[in-house]
Amino acid sequence: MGKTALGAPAKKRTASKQERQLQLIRATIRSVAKNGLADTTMSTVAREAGLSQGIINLHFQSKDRLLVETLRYIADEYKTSWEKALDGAGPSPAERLAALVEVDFNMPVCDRNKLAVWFAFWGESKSRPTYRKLCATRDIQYRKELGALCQLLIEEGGYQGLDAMVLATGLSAMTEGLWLDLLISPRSLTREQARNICLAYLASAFPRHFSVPPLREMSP
Amino acid sequence: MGKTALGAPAKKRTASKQERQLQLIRATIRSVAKNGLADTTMSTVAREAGLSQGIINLHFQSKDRLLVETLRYIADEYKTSWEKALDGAGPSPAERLAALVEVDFNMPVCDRNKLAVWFAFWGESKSRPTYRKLCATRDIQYRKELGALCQLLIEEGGYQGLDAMVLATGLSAMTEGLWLDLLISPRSLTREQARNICLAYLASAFPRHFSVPPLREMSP
Amino acid sequence: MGKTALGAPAKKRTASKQERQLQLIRATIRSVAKNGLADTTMSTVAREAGLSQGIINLHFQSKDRLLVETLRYIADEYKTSWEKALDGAGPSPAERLAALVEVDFNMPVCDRNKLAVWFAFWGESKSRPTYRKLCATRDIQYRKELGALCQLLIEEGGYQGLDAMVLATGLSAMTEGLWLDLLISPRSLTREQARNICLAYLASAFPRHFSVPPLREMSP
Amino acid sequence: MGKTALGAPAKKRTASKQERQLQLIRATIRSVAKNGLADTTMSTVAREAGLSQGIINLHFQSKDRLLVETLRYIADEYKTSWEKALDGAGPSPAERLAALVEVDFNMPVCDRNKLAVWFAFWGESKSRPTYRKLCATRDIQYRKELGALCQLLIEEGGYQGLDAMVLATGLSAMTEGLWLDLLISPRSLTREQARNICLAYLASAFPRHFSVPPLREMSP
DNA sequence: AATGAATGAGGGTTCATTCAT
DNA sequence: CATGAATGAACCCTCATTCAT
Repeated sequence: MGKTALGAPAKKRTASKQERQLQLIRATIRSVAKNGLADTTMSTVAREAGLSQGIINLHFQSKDRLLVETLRYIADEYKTSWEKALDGAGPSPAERLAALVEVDFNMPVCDRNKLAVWFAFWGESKSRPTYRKLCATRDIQYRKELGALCQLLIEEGGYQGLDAMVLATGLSAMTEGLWLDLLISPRSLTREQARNICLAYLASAFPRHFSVPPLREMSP
Repeated sequence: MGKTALGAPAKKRTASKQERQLQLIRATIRSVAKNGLADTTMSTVAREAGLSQGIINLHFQSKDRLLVETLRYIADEYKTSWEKALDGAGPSPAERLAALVEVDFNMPVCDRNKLAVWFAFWGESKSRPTYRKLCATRDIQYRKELGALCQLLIEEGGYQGLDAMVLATGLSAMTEGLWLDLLISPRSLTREQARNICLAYLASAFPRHFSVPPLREMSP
Repeated sequence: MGKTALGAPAKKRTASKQERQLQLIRATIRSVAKNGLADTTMSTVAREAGLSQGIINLHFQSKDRLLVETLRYIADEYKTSWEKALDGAGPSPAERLAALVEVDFNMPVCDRNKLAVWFAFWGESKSRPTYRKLCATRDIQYRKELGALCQLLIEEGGYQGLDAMVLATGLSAMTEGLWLDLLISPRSLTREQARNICLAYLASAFPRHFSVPPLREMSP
Repeated sequence: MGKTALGAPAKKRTASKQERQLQLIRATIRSVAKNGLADTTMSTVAREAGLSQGIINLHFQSKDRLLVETLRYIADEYKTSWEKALDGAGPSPAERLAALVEVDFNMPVCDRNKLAVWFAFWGESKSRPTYRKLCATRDIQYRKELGALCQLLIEEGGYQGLDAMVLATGLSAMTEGLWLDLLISPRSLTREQARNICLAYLASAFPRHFSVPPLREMSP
């Protein structure tokens, strides 16, 4: 239809409201990752999106709402990602646990830009109730799921002396801590290594269901 | 004039200067915890310190340097804390490991204000090489110590199939993740519980050296 | 298509255009009265008219022209009102003077929304020659008419020591001042009382032609 | 002392808070008179004062407060002016009334810049309760004083059929209307003529206490 | 050493205007 | 004709920094 297969779709001057908002949220993620939250201005976001100054207030009313919607976006994406992973995983608790770990260290979740955004919001969350609530909700929902699976596994495997919530909290915490390493020391840790560290944790807790992953050498 | 030539006054002046700087760094920590890094201004810090506007530029030249010095301060304090803990701990690797865990979940390290500061800087670290370097250095030094102790323990205890750096990285990551929980969901996790989660991890990895801590019920 | 070639449609279009403009001018009056000139935007006017953003530039090219046309509209309406009143009044100067006073304190002239618009433009008139000219013209035309009638009355009644233009200027000024009171202290003055104050003035100047109106109590 | 008699005092870099505020209020009056309220910005005021952008927020917190304080300033000045005039006037009601009229048409009250400011605020007063209240208060206090003097004069002079508040309201309204003429048609009316129009009004109401002033020709 | 008034660059936001639909 | 998404200049305001005191 007058369009070659190669041509990128001509940038439409008028996009649907949803598309524009998504475009701006993605630009925000890039800007926060590149410049930090402190140096993310309406200007940097608009420039990143290739649009004009006023556009953000047109679609989000205020900078604050843009940031909240951005946080909400990656939180939703996170939840959707692991829900979908569970849908595609086998029925056994071990398989399902492994699937969750897999999600945490693969795209689109474990994207360095998005990790930067998470830490940016965590960094402000103590003083911003809105951020804190959104962050806490994601954490709690995920850990609840982890906890339920650990509980099933403990019962199924007859593991003694293990507490499901302790394991779930520990695993979720370890994941977040590894994200931090991926963020600030990307050279010394790959996503695969990070995943294996989590799997090693599961192997030590559930030796009959998880085996120690093949460990490539880690930089000292 | 009116002052003897002896060293005392000069020394006092110097001391006073250092005290002032410390006073300002502490005020910065409180302000970042209370208002977030984004809303921490020269004004909020000066007010928190009970001093006047211009004082910070007088002592730190710029806002940026104040923030860097603040980060350096808590990083130094962190390192000093665990070094002192090691000095006071017994000689066995297990005791020494336990001492490090203890440090991470007690004052002055595990102060909610300071955790807020850590996350504030981590949040900006991707876009600020200076922050990133300071943060990474603390992390690496600590993990190296953890790794060495794990290695000793593995050798001493004849543990098979364990990788010291994997354990060290996992433990350090778990600690940081638990700090996040203490920061954004202080109601659902106490410092004691957090510490026990780490100890449970060590118990699962080194069952002959660590026992599962008495677990109080965790809120679901 | 489906339309004959006759002039009707064209004429209808033109009529529709004028109606639109009138609709927008009326919306402007309401918006200026409600929000003030400073807070009257293209948006508030369009919303008040129940139409879309771009409509005003379509019909008036610019905001400035809309405002000028609005001022012209109420100035024209004012002039038309008193001319019609004179047409309907008796032949004697006194009757005609009374008719003019009547117009000033009745609808559609003495509408609180329109008074607000007058004062809004007077407020900007010093710095806006266009406004000032339109305002001055209305004032001068009206005062000239008043002056002529006073002159006739002075001659007819043999009043000594009276100056027609002094009386006319005073009466017209008093009217404008009373409008201000109606605008900012509507509780303490009714339109009827305001009119009577003017009539009392005429009675004191022309005692043989005007009698003191029945004065209802005024709030102190 | 080291300063010649001609030299303007060197502009002090640091002025007392009160002086700076007064300087800014005066600059605001000039700007409103010159540019109108709509085109009076922080910039125009700062430039008019010969100071920098940020100075206004430093001293008044917001533009709105600057405007309110400006209105309050001219309202206070107005009140102070007529109170002082009464202090200096003779004891008879007629003398005192004349003194009030005199104030209204002389400096510093009847300054064209200040008239412009009054009309600017009157123009916004319908939609701004704060402005309206300040404006109404000035009006009411003044009219109350006028009313009391008229009442004394009516009693003293045995005038029949006159209502003090009607006269006072009329006189005050006439004054405000004449101010409008001075504002928008300064060529066709001098302050002296305006004053005489008011005196003529008083003469027609109180013929035994006021005489018709010598009327210079008025432009038609 | 310490203060705090003053500066001015740059932030978020509003809004008159344009233009593809 | 009419719409409303998009633009960008200009607004008010904040705040790191400077400097006379």
